[in-house]
Amino acid sequence: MGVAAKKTISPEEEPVNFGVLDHMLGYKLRRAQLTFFNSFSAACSDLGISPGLFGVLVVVKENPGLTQTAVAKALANDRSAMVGAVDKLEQMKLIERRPSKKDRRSYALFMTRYGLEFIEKLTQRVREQEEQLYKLLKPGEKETLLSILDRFD
Amino acid sequence: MGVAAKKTISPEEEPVNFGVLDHMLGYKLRRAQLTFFNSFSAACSDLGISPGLFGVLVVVKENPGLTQTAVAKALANDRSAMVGAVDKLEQMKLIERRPSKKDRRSYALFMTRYGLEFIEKLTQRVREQEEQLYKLLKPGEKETLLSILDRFD
DNA sequence: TATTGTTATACTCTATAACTATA
DNA sequence: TATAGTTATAGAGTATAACAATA
Repeated sequence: MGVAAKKTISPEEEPVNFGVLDHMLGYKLRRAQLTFFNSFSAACSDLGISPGLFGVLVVVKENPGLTQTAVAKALANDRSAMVGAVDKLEQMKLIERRPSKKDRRSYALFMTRYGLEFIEKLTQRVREQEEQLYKLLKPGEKETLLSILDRFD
Repeated sequence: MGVAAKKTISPEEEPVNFGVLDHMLGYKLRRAQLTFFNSFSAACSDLGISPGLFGVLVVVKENPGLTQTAVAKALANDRSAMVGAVDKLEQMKLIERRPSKKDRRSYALFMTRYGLEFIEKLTQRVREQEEQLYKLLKPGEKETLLSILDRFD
């Protein structure tokens, strides 16, 4: 993944007028999210972990024994997308599929011991990466932002 | 595009613990942006306009005569992605490529007369769609959000 | 040499439909 | 009948590299 694009204006270029985009939350959210996505990738892509895979790891760690479909629902993904994600995390020896005892159609997902160590270090890296971006915020703004964004969920 | 997924918990399901995700701006931005994206699509996909194409239209309208590369840079897209976008908008008779007089390598982009009418109605629809989501905000929160998000750009 | 538009390519993400085995 | 996991598939979106024309 490349470096986050800035809309800084070189001295010789005309400034660009963004019109209604400057007042549209949808557009601004997309730009900000891109910055966070690029920052995450720069920090974690060498480990083979994308933002989406990180979400799966966290949910499985916090909720041992959840089914694939339950994880997908929690993360607003489709069931079908979970297959590849769980395959990959299982190949990386981070999580395990165990046959559910209650329902033979489904698997229960668990972290491996190695997975627990891995996510500990990974979370630390993710935290440090986000801290860099939080430097752009004043005290309390992060909490303000989180509480507002939660309402759009 | 489907309907935005909610993480509302049905009575019979165990609540899911999101761990560190609950305090990560990157994750919350992605979820919120998904909500806006789905809302935009529900309102505008019948017109063949995606959020990305809307951005191109607005920038061309506000900055007549810009080159493809300049529009791409403004929107943090790659030049190569602009080709298809401009092709599509030109086929829809919304914008025009005119040979640049200063530089024979590049095109200058302009709205057509029809394009100007079109984007007027389109913007109205986009605005109404976002207003629905703004109902979740208290007075002043939209401006707060915009000013904070701008810093991550 | 560098840049514009372009093409080809590829990779990720996402969404849908259909199949199987279970419930 | 409905649901879980799976597969196949297709459409966006995005990124890179290379080429011809032009600067």
